[in-house]
Amino acid sequence: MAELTGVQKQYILHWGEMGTRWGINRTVAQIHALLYLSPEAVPAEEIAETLSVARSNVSTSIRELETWGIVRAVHVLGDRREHYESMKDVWEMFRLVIEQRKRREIDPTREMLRRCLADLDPKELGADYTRERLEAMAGFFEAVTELHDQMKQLPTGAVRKLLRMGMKMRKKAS
Amino acid sequence: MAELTGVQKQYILHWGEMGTRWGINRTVAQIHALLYLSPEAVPAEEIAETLSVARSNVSTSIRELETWGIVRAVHVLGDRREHYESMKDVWEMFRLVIEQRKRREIDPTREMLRRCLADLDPKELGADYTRERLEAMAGFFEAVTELHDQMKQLPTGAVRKLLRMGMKMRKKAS
DNA sequence: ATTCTGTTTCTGTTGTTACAGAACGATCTG
DNA sequence: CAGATCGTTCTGTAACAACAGAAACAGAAT
Repeated sequence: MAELTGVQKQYILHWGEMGTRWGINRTVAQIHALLYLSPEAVPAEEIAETLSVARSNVSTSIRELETWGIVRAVHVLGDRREHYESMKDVWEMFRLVIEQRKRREIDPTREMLRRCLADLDPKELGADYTRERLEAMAGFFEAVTELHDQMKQLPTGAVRKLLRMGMKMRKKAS
Repeated sequence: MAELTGVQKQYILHWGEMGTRWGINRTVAQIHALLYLSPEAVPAEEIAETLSVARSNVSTSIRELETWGIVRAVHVLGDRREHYESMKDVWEMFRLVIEQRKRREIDPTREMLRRCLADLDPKELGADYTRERLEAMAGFFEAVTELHDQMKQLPTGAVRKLLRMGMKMRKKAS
């Protein structure tokens, strides 16, 4: 993995680019791409060289990937250095990421909506309309949460199965 | 809507805050929150006053919301100013947003993966492994695309129904 | 103990984005 | 044809995030 092939380069650069759109730091995304494509775990030094970034940058980025739970350090016999490897199960990987993003991006809003509905004073001006809007929004967030909880518990294969089910439904409807 | 009630303030501030986490500009998100809660369309001036932001800022933010397709300008008889109103159907709103984000954040990656698989030279070192990884990733993106296409075509109610279906499946499995 | 190797934390720089205010342009009113 | 009213675009500034390089730290090996 020291030298990158054309395809690997293409993948890593694109992933880094997309990462920024997904709200993920470019270097973090690139490192993940590199590790994902690598058959063996890679030491920090080599990551830095291959991607031409500072080692400090690798260090903090790796830490972030570790907190997501999609990269971990492994040890190689006869080598003191830490080698890093990415999770290879794509579905599980995204499940992890989605679960954590939901915790940070959905749950707080759901709670806020509940709080708002509780705080809403029926006597204040336009309270009825406000309540209507808040309830519509809250309904959506509750549904998303439910959907997530279900998918979380299903094994990878079952999600695919559900997907096919939906496909049949659609065909019948048309 | 000139003066905000406590609950409205709470909702708008939170929405703005969350917006930043979702990769949406705070002001844009706040304006959307304001319009979503407002029973009538609101002129730019009033938006600027209510949120204490510059009119120029309102102008560009509104434009962005318009390109998303979740806010539009309406005209009020006897008033030269443009009044802006938000779409009120939450499900439709998110459908629009998701569709556009998919176009920008999923589709290009799907194409890149296909291109990589096409470009992959079987003779180059580790091509088998690379292919395996790329195909796993591509499979995921294809599945997501399919899921999206299906949901896109279902009416709002059907998505909820599908959700309940999943719930039953889960109960049976446990 | 001290040197060596690897990792993390700190610091300053650079690049990017958000935003206010000003300038400009267009449209309506009398 | 002024003058007023809205809306947009431009410009400079401030806040923030990403990052390289330096310094500090931790743990072997000698």
